[in-house]
Amino acid sequence: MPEGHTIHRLARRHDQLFVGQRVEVSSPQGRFAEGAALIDGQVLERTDAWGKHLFHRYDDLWLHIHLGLYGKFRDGELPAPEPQGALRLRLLSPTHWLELRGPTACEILTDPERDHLLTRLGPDPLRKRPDIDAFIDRVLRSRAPIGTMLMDQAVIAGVGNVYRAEVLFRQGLSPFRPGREHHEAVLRAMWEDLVVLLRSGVRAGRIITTAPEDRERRSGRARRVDAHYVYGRAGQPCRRCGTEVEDTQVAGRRLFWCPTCQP
DNA sequence: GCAAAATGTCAAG
DNA sequence: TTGACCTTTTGCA
Repeated sequence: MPEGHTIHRLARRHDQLFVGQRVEVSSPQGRFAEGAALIDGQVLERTDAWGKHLFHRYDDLWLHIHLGLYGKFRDGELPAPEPQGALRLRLLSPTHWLELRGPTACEILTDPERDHLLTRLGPDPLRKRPDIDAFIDRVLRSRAPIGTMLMDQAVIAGVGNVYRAEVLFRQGLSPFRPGREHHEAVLRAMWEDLVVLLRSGVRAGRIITTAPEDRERRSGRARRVDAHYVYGRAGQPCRRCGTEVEDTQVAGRRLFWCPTCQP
């Protein structure tokens, strides 16, 4: 479930469990064997996250991980489970274990290599002092639809398909309007909303974008599906106005929106 | 048992 | 714009 909130949560988690610890690093699957050998036996000095990219610092090297669509971490207290299946990375501290499977990227980077990677990323609403103006300026100068720009990691880092659909709904914005046709204040409000949503995602460990009054409309058991306004709800009634939520394929991804609330 | 889908990205055409 | 890639889970036979 990797949008930016997942990655920042992992950075925090790995900090708590492993920073300051000497770790044993291996790649049971073998695909990361060479990289693992470079950091095996070193102390994890710190962790970092930018958008959907996760970093571990070991001496003068970075472990860089991008989960992609399928990547997943698991962790726990020793004893560690026997390696099973396609286990790209396994990390053991004196007290805890960590497993990584299915990432798009798991590699060792030098400082300049990491710097180069970061130049391709726009501001991340979850970082300390994000360059909001860079985001605003970029959107205001583009003919591209706002729904496309939100998915562009060079424009804003950390937003994925769920947050895109949900923030546009919450702000009452059509995904198809060109970036340059927005008022600056509207874009600032959207940024601020993303800060709130992403932070709450880090805290909760999942994406919840609906206001409490828009959830659990049925009496009885709470339903996880209530967590979203439009994402994954094609053909179902909009929670606000009852119009059928629509979806279409844009650049290979499903885009969801309410044609009434997002004219 | 197998196909399809999934919160992502990149390169080729 | 399309396909390839990383892996697991879900849904349907």
